[in-house]
Amino acid sequence: MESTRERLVDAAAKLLDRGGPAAVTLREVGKAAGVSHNAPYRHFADKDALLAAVAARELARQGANLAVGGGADVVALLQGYVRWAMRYPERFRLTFGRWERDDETLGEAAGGARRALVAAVAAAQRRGQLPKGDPERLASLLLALAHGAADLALAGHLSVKGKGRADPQDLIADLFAYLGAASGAPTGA
Amino acid sequence: MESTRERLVDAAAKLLDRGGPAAVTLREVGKAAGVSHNAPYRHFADKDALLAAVAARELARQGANLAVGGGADVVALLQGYVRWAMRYPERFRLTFGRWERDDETLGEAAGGARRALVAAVAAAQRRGQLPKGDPERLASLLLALAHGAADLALAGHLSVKGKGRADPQDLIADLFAYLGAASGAPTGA
DNA sequence: GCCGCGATGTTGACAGCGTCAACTCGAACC
DNA sequence: GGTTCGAGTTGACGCTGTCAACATCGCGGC
Repeated sequence: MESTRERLVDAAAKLLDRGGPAAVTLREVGKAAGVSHNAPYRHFADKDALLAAVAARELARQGANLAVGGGADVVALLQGYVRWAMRYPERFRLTFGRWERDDETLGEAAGGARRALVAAVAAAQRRGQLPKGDPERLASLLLALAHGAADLALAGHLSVKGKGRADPQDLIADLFAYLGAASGAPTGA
Repeated sequence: MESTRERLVDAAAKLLDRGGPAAVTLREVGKAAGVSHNAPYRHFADKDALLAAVAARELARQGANLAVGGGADVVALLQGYVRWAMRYPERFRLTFGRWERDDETLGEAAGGARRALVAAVAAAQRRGQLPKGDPERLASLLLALAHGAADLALAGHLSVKGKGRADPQDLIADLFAYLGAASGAPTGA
């Protein structure tokens, strides 16, 4: 048995990423979930809370994927991240966009996903695939590159003239090649 | 003498980055520019076109900054990029967000900014501060990291628990340290 | 047995938004 | 001097998020 709340979150998520000009509106979400345009207010404080729930669910899934493939190559994890971003652009933007709301479950999901990524980075360091140093910080570096590459690619800022075009996946591979060549820890901290 | 069009673009840009809940609405833009809520339609096809003009102006300024400091350190350029993003978050999001519209001036501004960055990267390569390789691709890598770091920092995804928090500027410094080690040259910054 | 009550859902309304249509007005042009 | 046209205005439309009031249903206490 699926609760109405789950149906609402699901409908909102599906509505997010269909290309058309159809924005995510409470009325459409309600219709897709088989309820009226005001039913969401029985489960969420406002529209942002509903979207935060969608983001939290997506973040939790990301974290679960990371945890399952924890032993896998970090390159593969990051490339999966980018692939997901390119496939579901709006979901990606929502999940990693600004969430001013101090949503409890959202923060928890984000923490879990981050912890899994850091663990994978630390494992790769132990294997010698990544230079030594604070794994938290290195994870931030890798995530920032993957995130920036995906975001720029989605916005069309990576391949401006068709010339010098770089796939986000290529940038990740490049970075890992450089990191593999670098042996020591970063200067400073 | 300032044209109404310029006043509209200016008003929209200023409205973008004041923290309040005041979204950028055509009515407010018009009021701030001293015209009615419908005057923008005499200068722009729709709201998105007005925002595209704001983005183009911002992008042109970024390109001009890059061209002026063309001889400067690439690290300083990227850190300036991040600093600007942190100071004007909404302007940053608009400028480097998705522009589906094939705005002529927007594409031109983007191309100019990119060319300046690539030139700076190539200069740094000649100086031995960056590893050899396609400067376009290396510029994409650097820009992707700076962009991702800024975006994640703005969204609060970099410092999840206050622990292991990394400033976007730190991530840029880290990357350059790794790249310097990879190129075999002494780390500069 | 039934009464009350909280959770859930509905309808109807409201202000604000982007946008369109019709009108006004002044300057420029032949 | 009449006309044409760009720039600006007012007013309206449909859509949106949100609020208030009403309806329904299940369940525990008396």
